[in-house]
Amino acid sequence: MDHLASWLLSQTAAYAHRLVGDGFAAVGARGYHYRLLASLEADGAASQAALGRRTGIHLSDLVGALNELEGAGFVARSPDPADRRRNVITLTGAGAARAKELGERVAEVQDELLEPLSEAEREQLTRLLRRLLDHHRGG
Amino acid sequence: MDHLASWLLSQTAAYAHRLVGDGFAAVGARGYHYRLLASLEADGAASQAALGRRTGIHLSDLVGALNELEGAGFVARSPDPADRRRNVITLTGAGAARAKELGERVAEVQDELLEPLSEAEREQLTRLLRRLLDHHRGG
DNA sequence: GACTAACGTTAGACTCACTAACGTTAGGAG
DNA sequence: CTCCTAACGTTAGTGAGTCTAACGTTAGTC
Repeated sequence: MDHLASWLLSQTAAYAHRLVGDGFAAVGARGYHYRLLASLEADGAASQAALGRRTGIHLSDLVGALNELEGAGFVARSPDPADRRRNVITLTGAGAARAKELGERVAEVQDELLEPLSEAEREQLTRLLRRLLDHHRGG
Repeated sequence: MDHLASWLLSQTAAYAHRLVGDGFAAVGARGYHYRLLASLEADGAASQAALGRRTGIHLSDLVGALNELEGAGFVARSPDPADRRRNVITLTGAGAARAKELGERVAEVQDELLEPLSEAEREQLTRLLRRLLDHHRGG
């Protein structure tokens, strides 16, 4: 089965996933926290529903993750005056610092993961993966 | 965060994982079953400990997965006369058929996943992933 | 004003992965 | 032979990530 690309992909991803997960656990975070903070930092405040669409996190899981982030003071939940169904999620100062911290950790892990590849090969890999992702997201 | 390769990797893998998982669920299987049957078919019978090393599945999880496979008649568990600590896990005829069935399903999913890539690009991707995996397994 | 859709929330299920502990068996050191 | 260590299989429990189903509230539409 070693010739199957999906096997390789899942094995490699499993390894990366473990590395990242360990890195997050060491600072008391998890994947959802990083995804949410990074999305807020990159694309700004949003309602929970919009955040879910941006990050691919289920709305039902967002509730708990945001509770944790809110409890730690990394995000603020405030009702949207323009639409009372919505909560607006905002990144706090501490949240921005946390996002930076977690981002650096991810970058470290990535350096370790991609260590055997040259710069050109890393770009090649990134390009191929992006093609796959764009195709299955847009089409 | 979209520029991080590990992000792309995990997103792509998550998509592939979902596709494969759905395919397996449709026939009442799951990832562990496929991994075990495929390993038995490719490299022959083995003790549970050896199977765990070959597939990367935890010994504690192997027990349950093998119970299911044994209950379905896909593998046989017999004590090793040469070492009474060991169980020898053997693939049955039905198990070989099941392995083939699941393998075909994985191949279908892979075709769908890699659809936007040319043959040369698929090989490129496979080669890069294999490099990563070999590096982190061997070193 | 009734219907439909979106939003946030809660509860529950499942897969995959890991840790801890335990009894049994093999094999080597003394 | 005995003691010690290591490997093996098993059970129980934890946690992350993903998903479904249901419910009450609010917006917007016919």
